[in-house]
Amino acid sequence: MASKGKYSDSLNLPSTDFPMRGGLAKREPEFLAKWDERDLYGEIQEHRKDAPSFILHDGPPYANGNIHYGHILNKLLKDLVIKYKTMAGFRVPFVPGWDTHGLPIELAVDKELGKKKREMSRLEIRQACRKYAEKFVDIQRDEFKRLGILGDWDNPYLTLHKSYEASIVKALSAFAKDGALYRGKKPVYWCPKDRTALAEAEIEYADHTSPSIYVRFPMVDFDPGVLNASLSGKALSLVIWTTTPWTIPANLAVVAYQKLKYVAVPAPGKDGEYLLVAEGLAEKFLRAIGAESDPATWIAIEEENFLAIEGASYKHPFVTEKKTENDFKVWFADYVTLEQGTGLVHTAPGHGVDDYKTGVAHGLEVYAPIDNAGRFTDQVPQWQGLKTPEANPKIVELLHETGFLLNKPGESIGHSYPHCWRCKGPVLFRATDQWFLSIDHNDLRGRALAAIKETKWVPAHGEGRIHGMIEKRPDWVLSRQRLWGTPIPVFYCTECDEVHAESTTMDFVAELFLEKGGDCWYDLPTSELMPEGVTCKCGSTSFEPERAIVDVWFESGCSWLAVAAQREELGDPDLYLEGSDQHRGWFHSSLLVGLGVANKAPYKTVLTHGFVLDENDNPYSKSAIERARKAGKKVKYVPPNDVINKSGAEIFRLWVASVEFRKDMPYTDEVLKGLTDWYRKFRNTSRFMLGNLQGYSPTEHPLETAELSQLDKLAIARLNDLVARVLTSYENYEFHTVYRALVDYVAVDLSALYLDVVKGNLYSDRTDAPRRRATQAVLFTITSALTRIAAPILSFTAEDIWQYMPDWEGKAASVHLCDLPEGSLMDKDSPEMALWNTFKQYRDACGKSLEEFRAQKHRSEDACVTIHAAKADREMLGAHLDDFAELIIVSKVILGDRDDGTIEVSDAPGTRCERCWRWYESMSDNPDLCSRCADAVAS
RNA sequence: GGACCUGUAGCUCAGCUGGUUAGAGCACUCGCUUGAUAAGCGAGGGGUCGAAAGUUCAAAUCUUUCCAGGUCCA
Repeated sequence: MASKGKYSDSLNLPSTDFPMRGGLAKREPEFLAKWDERDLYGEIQEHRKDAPSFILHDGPPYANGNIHYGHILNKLLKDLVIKYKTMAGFRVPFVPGWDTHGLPIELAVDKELGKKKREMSRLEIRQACRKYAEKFVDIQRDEFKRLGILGDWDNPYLTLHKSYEASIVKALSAFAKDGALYRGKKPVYWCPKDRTALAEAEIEYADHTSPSIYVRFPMVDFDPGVLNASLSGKALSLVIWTTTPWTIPANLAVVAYQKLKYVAVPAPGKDGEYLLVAEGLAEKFLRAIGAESDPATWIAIEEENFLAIEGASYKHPFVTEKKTENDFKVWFADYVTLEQGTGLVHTAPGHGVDDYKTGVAHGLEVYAPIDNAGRFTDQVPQWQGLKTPEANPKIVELLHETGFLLNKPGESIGHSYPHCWRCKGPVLFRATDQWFLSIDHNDLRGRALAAIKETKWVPAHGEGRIHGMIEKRPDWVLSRQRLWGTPIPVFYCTECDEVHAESTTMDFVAELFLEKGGDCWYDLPTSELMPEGVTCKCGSTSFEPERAIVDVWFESGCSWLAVAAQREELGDPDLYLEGSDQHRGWFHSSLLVGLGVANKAPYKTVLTHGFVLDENDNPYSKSAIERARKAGKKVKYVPPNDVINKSGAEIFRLWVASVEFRKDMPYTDEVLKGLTDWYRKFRNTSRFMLGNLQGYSPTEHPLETAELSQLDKLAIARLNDLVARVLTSYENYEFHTVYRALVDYVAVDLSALYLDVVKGNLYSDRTDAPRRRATQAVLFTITSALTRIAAPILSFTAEDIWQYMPDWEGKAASVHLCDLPEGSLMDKDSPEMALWNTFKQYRDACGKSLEEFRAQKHRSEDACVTIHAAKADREMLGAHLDDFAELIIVSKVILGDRDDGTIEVSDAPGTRCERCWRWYESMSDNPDLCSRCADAVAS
């Protein structure tokens, strides 16, 4: 320990119990416990009960697993908004929600149950799913609360709640009433392993190897001479290419595009036969089948002649029976491209979207002879029971043996192929009976596009993104052939199979669900699921309930409705705030439900954030990490709880506030290190201010009556400027700008400048000297304002500081009950600003000279600085020489007689005061002490 | 493969509608202090603004192409 100064004990050195170290891992739970005990959230709501409301509607995370960084980012951003808006004077209730139905939970429960599941009833399985979901709701709730997020955690919304299920049914009822709900057979993504239809959002693309086959379809009852005279009397075959041989049995058409150029190339090894392909793909095709390419032998087909091929027939390689008169003919469609294949597209209306459209256009059957498990049905007897991958080689072999295959059997191609998001297996495209929501009925699409325009999207390009998706999306496949979800409330007549999907019946079901929950669908006799007296037009009164459940995206899209049904005042949300992937997901589904039920978007503003990336720009999520591991990359994943248990949750709050969330957000050890460093700086600077507020009372010595020095006034002006800038940034959801402003302010304005300058007098002045009290008033004002504007971000630390601030009449019990301070930007043309700029300029100029001075083992107090100030500055500086001396912490400043801007540093004249270490030309009666210090020691 | 977004010092960010040698804080190095001390102050080094081409008297800022990463889609 260095030797103590002779008068050290007589100084007003900073003193506070506010700990230097946060000890956050240990102390945060203590704050949480206190908040919980006093019901801080409830108290805040009560405090703001008459204030204008601001509704941030929570998007429900899926109740599965522990929370990860994406959840943390999202919920903390919400908490920042909520805390800011609350302190800005709004009533901001927050009802968190969870998505609790759906396949991931059902599959996880399947796994847990194992064989036991076979002996269980539907109801029992659903109860197991519910238990599973509730378990994770509890886990995630605790994890979210641990982050310091204030909300109505005791009353969240869950999609499995009875009232929520009732809301879903009501939404369906609204669509049914509108006429947008229909049952149809359409190709949908189908997972043969999970035996369910999949939404587009449930599809992942991954590399996959598929067979690659070129197949010739000989034309029949068609004279190729009409295409080109030199083809007259020749045999002509269409050539198609596909990677799904198993769809060949379902082939019903071949599609060409009349605007492409086609050629007939001689069939290799078959005299007199020509093969029809697009000219632009001919060479590639010939190479693919191992044939010579000699364009000289090709016969070009004129566009106008080509038109004659529409409706011409071909012979299917092995199917002889026609289902309709139009089977096995050539049609035109504009989706044919020259990207790959042959320019002639094999078309199976039951196995592709484009194919389906063509089928509808020409009255073809939506034929898909594949069952739920992906096996051929008895409609294809020769391969019945075979799964599609098993059937593929057999079909290829048959085509080869019968001379229809043009390339070698066994050839394959690697490409990107849709896979199931849950089981990761490849999916099929398969037509099944499903419930659909029509996107164009009553112009739902157009109304949605208009609502998108009405909504504010932040960042702005989000608008284009969701617009594009709505503009192009097909009808919504609402049904899922699973158990864990909300039943689709429709019935079938057991006699004539007629569908009963009236909104009146649905409303009855909604009431039923409200009382008993969706479980009753699997429990009650059908007669009790319907209003009395429903009779089918065939006269029957016997019905079967639909067994499919609703797509979970539709469920979560109803969240605003479900919450409003419970708490009416939350029915008109201002803001949705989620990851940018939700343009396709929740923003999208909520919008459509909103239009269907209330004919408007459920939100006014939609704010989106990017994704968390690690140091290699890989997504920092558990699933991405798993994927990277499988790909053989070295990655580490530190679970959030490990970080919290070691360093506390405040570091996450700081992280979320510090990075630009509209972009992707970097999360690395280095970032964390930087945040920790700044956290210490903030904490320590606050601690220093608290220490210097010892003995200060804001009521006894308010700022308003204090004798402020020039520097004090500047400090207040700078504070007001900071507050004004920070409030604007908060209002624009630019939290990283808030963070940056705070960092700069604390590091520069406070620590390096004002506090460093002012501490000498704080220590040395008499405890109750007016100058010292004035500075304390400034420090108090700064601490109070800084703590409040930091509170939305540093919720724990701000509360910590708040508790250590001096007491006063009316001090709020928690910083989170406070209002934000008011700010005002510094007027760039004001005299204060001019002085500030001049001071800064000359302070910088003195820095170098003072450093040299100090390098000779001196303190800057030992210096006298002579400034040969420029003419323009002489008057202003001259009037504030003492203030400037304080600013650069020297004992004396002299205005030199030159005006060349140079600085001279010399030893300060006079005697050094042993107590305050400054130099004076006259001392008090005590030769050790200056008069100020003598006074202070005496009192 | 397509659409959209992003790419400025080691890190996080400023750089508006193009205009002097590209900024800040942190980190780093060096020095001071030991009366904010597991703290504080000062000084310094550090960027061909992802790459290339173009428009212009002038480009980090406009255009095009390319590269890398992300999101969504096929």
